[in-house]
Amino acid sequence: MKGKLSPRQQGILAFIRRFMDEHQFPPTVRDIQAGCDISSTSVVDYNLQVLQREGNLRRLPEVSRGIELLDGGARRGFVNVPVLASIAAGVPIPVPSQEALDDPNLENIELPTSLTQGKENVFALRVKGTSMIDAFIADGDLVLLEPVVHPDNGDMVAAWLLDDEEVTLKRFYLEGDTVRLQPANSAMEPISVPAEKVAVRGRVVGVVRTM
Amino acid sequence: MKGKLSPRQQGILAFIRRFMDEHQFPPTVRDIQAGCDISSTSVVDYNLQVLQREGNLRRLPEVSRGIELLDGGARRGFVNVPVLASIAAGVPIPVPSQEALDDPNLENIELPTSLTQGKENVFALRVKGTSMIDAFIADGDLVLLEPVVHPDNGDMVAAWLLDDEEVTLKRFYLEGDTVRLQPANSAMEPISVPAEKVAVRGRVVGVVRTM
DNA sequence: TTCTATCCAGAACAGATGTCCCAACCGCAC
DNA sequence: GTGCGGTTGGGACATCTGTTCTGGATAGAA
Repeated sequence: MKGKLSPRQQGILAFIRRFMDEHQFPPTVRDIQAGCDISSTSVVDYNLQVLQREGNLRRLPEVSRGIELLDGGARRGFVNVPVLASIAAGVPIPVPSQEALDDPNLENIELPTSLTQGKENVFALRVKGTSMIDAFIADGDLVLLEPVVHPDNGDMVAAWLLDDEEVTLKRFYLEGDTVRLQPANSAMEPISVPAEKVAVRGRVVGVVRTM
Repeated sequence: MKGKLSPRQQGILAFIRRFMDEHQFPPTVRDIQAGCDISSTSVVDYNLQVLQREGNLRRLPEVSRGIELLDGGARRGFVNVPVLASIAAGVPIPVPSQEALDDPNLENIELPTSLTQGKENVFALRVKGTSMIDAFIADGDLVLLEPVVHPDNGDMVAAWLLDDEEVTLKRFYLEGDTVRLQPANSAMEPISVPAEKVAVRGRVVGVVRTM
């Protein structure tokens, strides 16, 4: 699906984006023709077919302006955040893979970049249960994570404890060969684990709760 | 510019919104005709002219699907949420007024309607201090509130305690002449206050935290 | 060379689509 | 009643627009 695009195809795609940014609707075939200096509508039609085959857009037949961009549909200033799964004690966090991201059943939520601080590839997990209460995270909350395997000290991370088969959200401190996981709630005791027994899956960049 | 709209005009506006939520482009005159059970395209045309005159949308002449919605420049599926002020113990919550909303210095954050559940006039307050810890709300969190003065029992509300000159986020229960404010954290004791000593300013619809 | 796949050019067709015209209807003031 | 502004119905027209057809150009493989 990721065949490379000809310059003309890239130009068409760029023009569609520009056009939709300016208007609230996609261009017609002839808009594209004029905007990209193409001599015939059939050329536009042909390249749109290619772009559709390559998965860059979707066309609705017989419908004027029936073009829908598929590159995440991401408008400027927004990112599409996939809600990969739920986390609960005893269930490992899945690694975001391309197949998983293409799953059409995947819940998706569009968030302004202000909430993700411009981070790339942010994904979300829905919290089940009350095991994260010590981090002010309640049942049903959505945790936004940035994929990070080697966090810095002091980062709030989602960590998979291999021995306990448990996932927790804690502050991460690497001290020699052991990892200290410090709850956000100072009333609770930190956990110290050998470094090889901890698999960090992501750094927490935000929490969203709706009621 | 705020003449009242006929039911048909409201229906057309709602249909356009629904259509643009579903597709990435506006409907044609005939789409509207079918979607709103209108017998003639001329009626659609007429009402679109009215909607344009009233400032609800803009039409591009001679352009198919040349309809642009003008509701506040907000893209479909998103709302502009003003961050009115910070809340902390001892500081009253301001009432969102028109002048306040027009303040150019106002911080604004664009959120998807999925986070506000389509509620209107949602505003946000930034939490200072740790007085809301019992509701899993930490220092620096953004609380999304829907303006409500008379909440239902069980709602999580922002309440201004007149005697204590204090603001808290608690679950609201009206029991006769007194109001019971139940912390979200069951380990903490509820507060009971005479109803006239409590001023509810809003119902909590969401919490957002960035780190 | 020949064949094939890709891409382009020009033109035309059929259906989609915005617009306009005219008549009719309705509520309301006079 | 009459008149009038707002609204609706029905239809037609000109244009817009997606699609298709024919032909050709180019490049690489057989």
